Amino acid sequence: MPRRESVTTADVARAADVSKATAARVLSGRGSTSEASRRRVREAAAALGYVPNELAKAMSVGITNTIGVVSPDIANPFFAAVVRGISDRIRSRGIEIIISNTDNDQQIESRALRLLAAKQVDGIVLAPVIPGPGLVAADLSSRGLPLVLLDRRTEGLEAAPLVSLDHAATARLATNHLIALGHTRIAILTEVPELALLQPGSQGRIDRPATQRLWGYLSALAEAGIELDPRLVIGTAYHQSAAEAAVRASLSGSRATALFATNSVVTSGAFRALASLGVSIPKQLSFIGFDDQEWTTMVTPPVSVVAQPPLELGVAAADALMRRIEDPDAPIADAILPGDLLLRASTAAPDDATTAPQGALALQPGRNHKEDR
Amino acid sequence: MPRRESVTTADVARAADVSKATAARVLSGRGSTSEASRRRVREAAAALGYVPNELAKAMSVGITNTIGVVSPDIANPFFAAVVRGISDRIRSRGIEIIISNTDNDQQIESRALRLLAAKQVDGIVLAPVIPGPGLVAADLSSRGLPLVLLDRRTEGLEAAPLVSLDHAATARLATNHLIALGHTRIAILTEVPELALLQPGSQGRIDRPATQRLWGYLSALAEAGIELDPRLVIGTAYHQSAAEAAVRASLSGSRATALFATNSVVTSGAFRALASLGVSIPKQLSFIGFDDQEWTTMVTPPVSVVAQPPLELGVAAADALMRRIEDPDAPIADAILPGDLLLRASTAAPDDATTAPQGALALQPGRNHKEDR
DNA sequence: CTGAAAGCGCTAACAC
DNA sequence: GTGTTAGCGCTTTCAG
Repeated sequence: MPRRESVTTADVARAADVSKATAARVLSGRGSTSEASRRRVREAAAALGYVPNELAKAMSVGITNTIGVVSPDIANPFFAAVVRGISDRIRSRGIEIIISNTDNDQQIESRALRLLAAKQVDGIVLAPVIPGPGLVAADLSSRGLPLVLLDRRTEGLEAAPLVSLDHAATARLATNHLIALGHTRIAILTEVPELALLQPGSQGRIDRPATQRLWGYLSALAEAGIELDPRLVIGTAYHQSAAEAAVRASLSGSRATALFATNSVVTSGAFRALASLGVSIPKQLSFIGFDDQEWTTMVTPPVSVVAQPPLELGVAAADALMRRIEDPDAPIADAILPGDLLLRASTAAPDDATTAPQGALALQPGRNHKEDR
Repeated sequence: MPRRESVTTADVARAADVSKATAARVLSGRGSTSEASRRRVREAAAALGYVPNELAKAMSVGITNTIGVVSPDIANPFFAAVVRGISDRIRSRGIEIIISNTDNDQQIESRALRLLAAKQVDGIVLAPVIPGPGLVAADLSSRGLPLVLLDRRTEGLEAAPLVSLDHAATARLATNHLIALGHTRIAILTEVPELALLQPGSQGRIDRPATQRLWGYLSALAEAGIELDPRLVIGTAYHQSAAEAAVRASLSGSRATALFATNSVVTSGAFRALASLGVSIPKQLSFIGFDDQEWTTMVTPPVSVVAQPPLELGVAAADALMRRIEDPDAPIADAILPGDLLLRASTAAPDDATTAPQGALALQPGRNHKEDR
């Protein structure tokens, strides 16, 4: 029995002296009712403080007006903004969002998905844990649970549409910008473990965003006829401190004139490294990052970035999911959004003519790059 | 009728050749069952791919294992982190969160609360829209919906516990830090519209966080025997650009040696203003901000701040709500958490002896504070 | 230990 | 236009 006594359609019906059915009809707006009973039911409902029970409604109708959003971490600004975009898009329909964090843990993701399914959500937006495959997701999807993939694809979920940034094109955007400025020695900071992944879609596998971004960089270089120098590819784990260390360790020997950091976390780490190394940006080195984080506009110089529009991704994800819910048999259509190039002050033409001989970066480790303090 | 055909306890019961009741008993773990039927039911369930319907369970039990979190904006890092804290705390209990954004709009808040109530959430964590009172919230609360207030109190909701930062004490922390460094001319950037609110709790009203923070500042000055100079109280709207403009307009005439920005948004605006004015921090001016935003550690110099621990607030909110749900008659107990003082490099002793005569800030508007770019 | 049956609050035929 | 009735899937007495 319910813990809180609540007023039901039956109560309202009794008070309005009509049948449960009539009360339900005026309360739900469906079916036709007389002006008279409409008024009396409304009054009774107001007087009693009737609150409809959406659970009961969902039980009989089979629609909960609730969707699930499963992401690694809602506190991550990117996912928070995506959720915001989804939320904005579906608010008008009276749909609500249940969120779950997975911490990139396959187990937690599976549990979360099952729980959402048990709660009978109408659909799920899933940013899957990276080393897929998501068996539970595939299972639910194959049973008819509308599913939309966010940011990345996972093996076994080919039946779900993907809503994502065009990772490769966005990386190409950044790289081309540097190339257009005249850079040829462009370093990239990437979390792709091996450079062996140079062939896109190699081994029939689905590329992760990081791989796609690396590929975008490589293809931009190739198009420009710039030969790849493996020393310019700096690998790092997905951590600020790791990225910082990687940049400190690898940059000075690379003779790079520009650096492209390929996700928000390593962008922060790289900037920290450059600051502590005393690198003058963009004089000694042009720097372009990923994601429009607030700090990139607060520092000196403001950092140029390529950015994904998270709100728009959220909107697109909501639209894709709604389409899937309303017409499960429609062909699945991915939504791959272009990234933006936000030019600020951290990128400029290489300085080879003036200061550094041959455009190489000569670092003086340990020097602090600002005089104050 | 449900849109997706699903396997129910009845299906499992039939397959296991037991009654619905027995199947339900083993599936839910409640009641006693024989080892034999337990095994058969489990096998049948696994074979059929049984997924329990939490909706139906909720219908009969009256508990949805879902709570609502209503905040102005989930994309705001503070609220995102709070939600994360709540989520982490309740995950082990199998409880999920429905989020709603209000954009600080009373109407939207009301609708969201009603919808959550209709969805029969077990409780709600609410960061109420500032210019209360929340009539709907009060109504729901009085009807027995467990409610916890987050970050700020609202009139009419005295029956709900508050989980919040100790705004006054935290502002005092920041102010005392500056005082201890030797500052006496400490400017404050506040969104409190009128200085008439100097009396805490004046007119019996409930103070907003901004007011409490201002009060903390004032009381710290008073304790230290420093007389308040009204010109040091800089009012601003809750917007970066407004704060930036306010600082640019008011700071030079104030002869301040330190500036305390009392929320995250105006902290960003103030820093921008100081940077564009060419103020040397902390040489000409000590600066302390609010909230541990990432950019405060990326800029030069890193900015000292007082910060609220959002994850801990989330955990406290979750605990408070759970307590309320489990024992609605227990006395309501607020959880007021202390803030942290994070000392970085933007605060130092005033420089009056050396550079500026009488410790006054002499600005050179228009000059850029860094030489590069 | 197990089965039958009632009920949670609402919707949706189906009659009248 | 309105009332009656049968569910939605699960829990929970109440008998046996």
